[in-house]
Amino acid sequence: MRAVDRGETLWRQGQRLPSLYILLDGWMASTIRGADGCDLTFKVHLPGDLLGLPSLAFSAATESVTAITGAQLRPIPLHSFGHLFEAYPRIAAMMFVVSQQERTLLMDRLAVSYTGIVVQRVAAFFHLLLERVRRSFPETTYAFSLPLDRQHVADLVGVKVAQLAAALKQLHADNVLGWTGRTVTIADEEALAVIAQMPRRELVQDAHWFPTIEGEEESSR
Amino acid sequence: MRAVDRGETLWRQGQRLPSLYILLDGWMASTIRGADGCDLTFKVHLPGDLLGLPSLAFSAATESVTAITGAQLRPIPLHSFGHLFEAYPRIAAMMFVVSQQERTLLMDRLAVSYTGIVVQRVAAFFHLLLERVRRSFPETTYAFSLPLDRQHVADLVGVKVAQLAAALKQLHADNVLGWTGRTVTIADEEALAVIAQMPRRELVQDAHWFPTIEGEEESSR
DNA sequence: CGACTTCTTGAGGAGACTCAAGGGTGGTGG
DNA sequence: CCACCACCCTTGAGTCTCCTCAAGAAGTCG
Repeated sequence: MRAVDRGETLWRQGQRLPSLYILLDGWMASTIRGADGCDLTFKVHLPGDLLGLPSLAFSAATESVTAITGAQLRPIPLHSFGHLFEAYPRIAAMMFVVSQQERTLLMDRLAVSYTGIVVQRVAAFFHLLLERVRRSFPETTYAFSLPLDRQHVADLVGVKVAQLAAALKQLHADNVLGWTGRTVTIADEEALAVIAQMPRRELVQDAHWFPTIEGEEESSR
Repeated sequence: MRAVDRGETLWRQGQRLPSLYILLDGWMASTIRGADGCDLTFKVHLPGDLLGLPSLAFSAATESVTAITGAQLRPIPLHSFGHLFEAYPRIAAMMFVVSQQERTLLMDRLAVSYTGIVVQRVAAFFHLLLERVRRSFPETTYAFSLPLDRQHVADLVGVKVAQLAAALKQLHADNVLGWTGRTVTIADEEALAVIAQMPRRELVQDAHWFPTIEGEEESSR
């Protein structure tokens, strides 16, 4: 169990990653160093997220992770992650599937960034964010507190702050969503989904090809 | 073992994916339906690639896969993929790591698409492509045959064909690379890397936390 | 050799970026 | 409690890049 303060960096791009972390509470952000040398916010992490997976494939961390709010984390040593593949193949397969979801999400983001108008991209961001916030904070209905500033969101969407302001203004004028101070209010969720034009994808949580529970018990014996 | 002709579609976005495939020979391309309804080429697959992983996480395929050239594939039934997690945890862990590489690659592509100029993005594309072509065709040195047309590459880079032509013209004028007909010639690999500004990342193929061979033998017994 | 596809190139216009100034908002100290 | 200050957000004008469209050139196939 490890606590980090607002603004604190958990690890920095290029460092050797000591372990994985599960984010238990708070908001964190991954940033990567862009070609121009500036850090750009790339992904926000919500409670329940597993941090550090992309860096597994490299000898140095691919991203920096900093706390947007105060946060609590539980470290997952790499060897116990490795043990998981041995002892719990079913869980390993589920994690594999989740990482494919993440990959598909990135593909969709890339596709939107190629074809999309700014308003659509902003709408897509809030559409996906709302989904994730609801998963991490199930009591969320139509409004939630967003601890990010405009620069963060502009980076995440891939536009400049000025464009973001214009897009937010339009979305507010069309009564789709509002974002004042730290509070995001979804006024018309249907309209948001329509503007976002995200492909509807039905997740598979438990596939027929997963190793059986029996196999799991057998190999962990 | 399955053979597909040039232009043939192996599976289409939205279908239920019958199995995974290993591409043994030929070039294939993944396309996803953009927000405007047009398909956009998203990734090229070279011999040795495993096709269909992203669709594992969803009940319908997330992408269409078509043959750019004639191609040969070996189907991998899903149940044997599941069996792999049970019987060969070490291999499963390696596949997990490879999928994290793929994810990181997408993150880099996204970052470039946010910050990059057209010439840089084109250079980055050819830089990464050269790396992959060399892995699939080890005899490749400074030139290779590229069966894609400009529209494919423009989609992959995320620009319009006109911009691509301009960028290629500049790269040719600066003696960095040439692409006439179906032949790509790398004139100055150093310069290409400099223009591309891709972060140098050192891959990990065999991490200390992987399940041991012993464990693998034990659980497959 | 001719018809077709694919690629290149140019001009015009829309959208995005830069920069700078004005207005809120929150926090701090008197 | 109020005033001040600092930071963040918004907004606008000017510039530039990128996109759209269309026509000409080059290459490909029958």
